[in-house]
Amino acid sequence: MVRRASHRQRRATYRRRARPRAFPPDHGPPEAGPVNSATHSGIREAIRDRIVAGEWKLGELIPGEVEFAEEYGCSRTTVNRALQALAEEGIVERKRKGGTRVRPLPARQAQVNIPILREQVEGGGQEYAHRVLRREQRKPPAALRERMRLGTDQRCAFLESLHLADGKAFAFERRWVNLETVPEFSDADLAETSANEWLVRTVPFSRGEVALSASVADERLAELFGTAAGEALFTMDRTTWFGDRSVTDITLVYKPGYRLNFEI
Amino acid sequence: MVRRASHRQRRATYRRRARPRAFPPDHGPPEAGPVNSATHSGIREAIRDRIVAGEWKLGELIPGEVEFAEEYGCSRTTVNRALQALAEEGIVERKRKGGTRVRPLPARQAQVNIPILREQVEGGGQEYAHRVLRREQRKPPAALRERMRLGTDQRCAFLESLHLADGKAFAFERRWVNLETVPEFSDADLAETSANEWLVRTVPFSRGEVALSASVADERLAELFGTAAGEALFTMDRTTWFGDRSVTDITLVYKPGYRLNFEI
DNA sequence: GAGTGGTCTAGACCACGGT
DNA sequence: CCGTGGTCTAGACCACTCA
Repeated sequence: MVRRASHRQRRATYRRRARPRAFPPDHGPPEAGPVNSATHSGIREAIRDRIVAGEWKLGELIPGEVEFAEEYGCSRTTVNRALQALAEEGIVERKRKGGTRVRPLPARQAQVNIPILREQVEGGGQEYAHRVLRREQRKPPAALRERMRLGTDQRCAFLESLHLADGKAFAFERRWVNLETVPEFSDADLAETSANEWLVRTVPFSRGEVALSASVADERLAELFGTAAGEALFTMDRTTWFGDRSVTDITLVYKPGYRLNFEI
Repeated sequence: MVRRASHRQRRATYRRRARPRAFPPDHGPPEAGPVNSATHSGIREAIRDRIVAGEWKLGELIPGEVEFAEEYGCSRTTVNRALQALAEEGIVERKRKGGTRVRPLPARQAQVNIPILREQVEGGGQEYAHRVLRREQRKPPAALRERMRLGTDQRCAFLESLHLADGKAFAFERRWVNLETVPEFSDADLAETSANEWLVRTVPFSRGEVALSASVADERLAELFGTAAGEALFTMDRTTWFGDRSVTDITLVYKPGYRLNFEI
């Protein structure tokens, strides 16, 4: 007998109103206490804990919104919100009529922050600086023309710069900027703000395609970083778009030993 | 005169009810049409588009929930939901009494999928296989004992395996498994399912700390991958936790030229 | 056809934080 | 103080999909 009183209709929502709304709503030590349990975030955590604890098997159906609403003494709306959040987290899968199931193979996805270099360096307590090594207008190579969807003969700004942490090389950057999308870039003063910061302020909210890889330090990079050639360097390639127009393409080579950390 | 009728009270919610609820709710070509605009997702996209189009400057205050509700002819609740979503996306910042602002420096964060290797390989249309090269119980080195918070003298399963795509080496894996957290692992049959899959099924919903880096191929790795030593290899280190107990620590070295792609 | 999730609404109360 | 976001609720209707 799994479903008690299964003949009860949808309107069963919000019976058993035993919840004591009496105690102080959200005060108390900021990082203690089981969070007021009648809120969507509280219910979300409660259900997540139950799933993690193994109360239901992988792929198994968990109770419906109405049932949870009764159990936690709240409205279906609130449970709905909690379960939707868990679905976004990748913990459960939901289907109309099909109900809500624990995800068969939990999604392994992570929020990765791609910090602006200045913040990354300063966040580590070091002083940030950058140096433009080269800046000119050039015809981009064919591969890049394709990747950035440029017309033939279209010129781009080409830029090489070095990002420094406490005066030492932190990352090397090679950048192309589509001057058709951002013509003002030609006159940008890159002494104070780096090209990246300039672009972020000028063309905010652009999309980007990112690729992470490993590359070998050639002579020049080795010299810039003050190591031997042949080191393995963590590398990030990024092409940025504003709408359907390319903005910039950048190759960022981090210093030897750099690691990108995040939680999953 | 920015705020028309500013004396109007909170209850102003839901005036100007001009919304035509008449047209077909959600049918039509799956990837066309401006989404029914009176839904929270529709409003969210509409507002996002306006922000992206530059209607408000970086850091500028955008209208409040009530105002948007009037404009879009929906309830404040719906606008609230849309704006909360935009805040999660990193597009806006919200503060009580402070109102909602366009984020001064847009957050550059991305959802990265860390696929299970099998899915990654099969997703590329290749045939997946794996081979266990070594499997034994060992005392882990001190650095690892600390990272996994192991007691002295605690033994772990140690595993080296190779993941193959169409018979060719795709990634090399070195793994430690905390047998105190997962004693059953000693008896796991790793012929069919890889250690990773076995663990994912047995200890789902574990947290993990991930670090991405670049490393140099030594003789052995070069031989496994069939290349020259000295190649740069994309490397992922991951320590996995179930509650406060470590589950496994893994170093995954991808074949030369591997790139991890995602969108931002 | 029927059950489950998806969503909206009007109204309400609260919490935070600038003035 | 008081305006703004944060959240909850009861009720309602719809859409999807499984049987």
